Amino acid sequence: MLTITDTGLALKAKLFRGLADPSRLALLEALREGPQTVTALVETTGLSQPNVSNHLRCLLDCGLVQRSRQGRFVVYRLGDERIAKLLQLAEQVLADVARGMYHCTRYNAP
Amino acid sequence: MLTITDTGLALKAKLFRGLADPSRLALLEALREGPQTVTALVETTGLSQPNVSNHLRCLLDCGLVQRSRQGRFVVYRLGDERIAKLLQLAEQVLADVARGMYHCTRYNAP
DNA sequence: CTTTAATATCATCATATGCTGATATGATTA
DNA sequence: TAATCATATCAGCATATGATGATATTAAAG
Repeated sequence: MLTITDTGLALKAKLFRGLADPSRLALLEALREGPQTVTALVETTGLSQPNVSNHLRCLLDCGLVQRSRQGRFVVYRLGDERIAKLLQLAEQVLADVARGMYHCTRYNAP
Repeated sequence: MLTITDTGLALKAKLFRGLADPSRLALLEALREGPQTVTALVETTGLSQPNVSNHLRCLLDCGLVQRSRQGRFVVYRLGDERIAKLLQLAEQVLADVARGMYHCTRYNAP
């Protein structure tokens, strides 16, 4: 039998988990508009600066975002076009399952 | 400022979180092949029966799967065509970011 | 070279999760 | 109705997570 860790399901789960947090989604949605400075992301999302840096670090490690330096600023951008597509497709799915999602007591980020 | 909970990001996060577990992915991938009995899903995935039932319950609440009874069996199926699309798109993204995903120490399911 | 602005890291805490094992429910057949 | 098969639920545990506050790092400017 093919175990779960063998089949790449673990990787896929990781990918989804990267997207499975409201704060990270806020960052990614912001980056959908275009590359952004950390400071800009902090202002846009209302998250604390360490929190933003922390999430960006994870997203960077996972390849979901890229970064580059501009003067004393660091600019982040989406790592892959299809990340945006994933977010968009998720929106469409939500249009139908939103009610269920809303009432589901589980899968609430801590 | 638009807070995170206002913008539907929480719901989107929930949706992704539903997909963010290897066991649930195994179940959903299995259901991609067609409707399945709980027993069949247990055999296919190698997960324990309570574990499978537990995950299916959550997926059901969130509208990611549907169920119907057939005799003494309960048959589950995907709740929406686009769930399959999401999984497929995720695979394509992974083709590019898999290396990063693999080395990322975070986002490991407990 | 010193100061300051921008970002990154760290320890800590509270919380939600997924799994297991045991048990309960529900439906079918004898 | 009793026995059995299929599924669901529950309590308890171990673990990873996300946020915060304080601090470190890095780079530009004076």
